[in-house]
Amino acid sequence: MPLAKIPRYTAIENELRSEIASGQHLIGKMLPSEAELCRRFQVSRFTIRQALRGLQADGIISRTQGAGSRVLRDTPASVYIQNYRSVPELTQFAEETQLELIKSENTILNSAVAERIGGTEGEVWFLMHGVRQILKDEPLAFVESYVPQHYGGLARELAIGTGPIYAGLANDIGEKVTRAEQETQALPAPNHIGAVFGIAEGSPMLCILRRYFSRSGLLIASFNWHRGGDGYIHRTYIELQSD
Amino acid sequence: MPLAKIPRYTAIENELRSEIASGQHLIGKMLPSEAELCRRFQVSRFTIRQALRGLQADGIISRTQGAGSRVLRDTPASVYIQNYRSVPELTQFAEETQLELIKSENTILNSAVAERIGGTEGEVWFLMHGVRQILKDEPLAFVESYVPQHYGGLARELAIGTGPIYAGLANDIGEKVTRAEQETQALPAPNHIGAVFGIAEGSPMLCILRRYFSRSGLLIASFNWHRGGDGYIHRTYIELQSD
DNA sequence: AAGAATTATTTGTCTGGACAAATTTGGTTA
DNA sequence: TAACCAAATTTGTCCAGACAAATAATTCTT
Repeated sequence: MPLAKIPRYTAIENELRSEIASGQHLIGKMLPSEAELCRRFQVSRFTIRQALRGLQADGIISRTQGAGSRVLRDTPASVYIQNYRSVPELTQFAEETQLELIKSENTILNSAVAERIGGTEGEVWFLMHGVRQILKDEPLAFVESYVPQHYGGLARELAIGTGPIYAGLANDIGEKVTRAEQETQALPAPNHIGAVFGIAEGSPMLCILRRYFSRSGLLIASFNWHRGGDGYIHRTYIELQSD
Repeated sequence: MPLAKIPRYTAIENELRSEIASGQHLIGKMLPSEAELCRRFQVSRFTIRQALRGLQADGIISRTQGAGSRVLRDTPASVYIQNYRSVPELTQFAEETQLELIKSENTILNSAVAERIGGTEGEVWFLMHGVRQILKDEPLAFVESYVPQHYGGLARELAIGTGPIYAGLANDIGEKVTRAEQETQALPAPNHIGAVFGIAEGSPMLCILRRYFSRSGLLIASFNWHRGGDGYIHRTYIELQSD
């Protein structure tokens, strides 16, 4: 008693998955063209395209008109999905907060910061210190933002204005934010930051580093320092897709 | 100077989106059939199917062979997507770590804990203390897990065994984990936990509370205590979908 | 040797068609 | 009136074909 018949395109999709997972088609390399795959599997172009569509939907390949299909990864991209509806939801800053710029300067990266933000030790970057507030004198976050030096003037203007800096930077170069990275750790309050929050140097603080990227690369990296304890809790909700 | 020409199927997809968002096709009701849409828009069935495929990918409709297309929601399901490949990636515990159970007991919830885990002050819950380790005597996390009392015995068995507790609990009631919630904060090290890590009481620690739910409700809530500073950094990567 | 133009290749958009599989609807029978 | 069966309807699978748009490769010109 054979199993239910699966569609031809699913069988082909599975075979290509297998070949990719086993290293027959390396990450970064091109798959055979649609025409070649039609010849290999003796099926119509529609069937091949349906199989490739499945791989594309899983983030395993990208397809470019005129170029072909490139392997992006060797396993499906996700099992669990976390949904964000907006940038403020992502950063957990309500739109009613505002950033007050305290100081900005060019700075030479030390090795610790360079490693965290993706620059190189000794490079000159533009550094902005500010306080994000809900109400006047009610600090939500102390923010240290690093941008590549050539974005310095623009970033400073954006910091003074309204709207997120990274969106303004991306917009200026005609691109969109495509990727965000977030690193969370507990740190002792540095004296200059503890003073802003009225807490003792060395008290536990939550420090969240966020890096925003567009196609061209890093736009901005910001260290966000928050109160410890119940003074700031970073919340995340994850709906799990059925696989 | 007109904008770039958009594909016919995209225009139709957008028009159907509009109609759904404006209430012309109500949630739960059926869309017109493919054949009707072909007649209405004077395009081939391929073009209609491509448009419906886009709505389906956004979770706006479902399509059933023999029945038709049903409206599931009136707006796209998400703008930003964060992907996790596996449970260990979600929790950032490699599968090679193991949980060593130290102590388990029934406990009466105080108001602070009750509020955090979703119980009621005065309720009896089952509490397990353990250390998650990479290598023997190399603690990654100190874990305090609360489960509803009726799961107590099973949870204890699962804690001793391999595999995540919440998955075992869900499996036992014939359900799957459908939702996870995570709350991250910086806290001073309690004495009994600082001792496990060899750090002073009051030192900054990262505390991540995770709650796992199935359709029946809360399965388990665990406080995970990690080293502060560079001793533990919680990393999150977010690919932003184009909207 | 470098840059521009042309050609070849590849995927994207779209048509028309056919048969299969699943669901819904309508008619008949007990 | 309920159950069963057949017919109609709808989406799923798959074919062949054509032209457009984008990219890569090759050729030509300076």
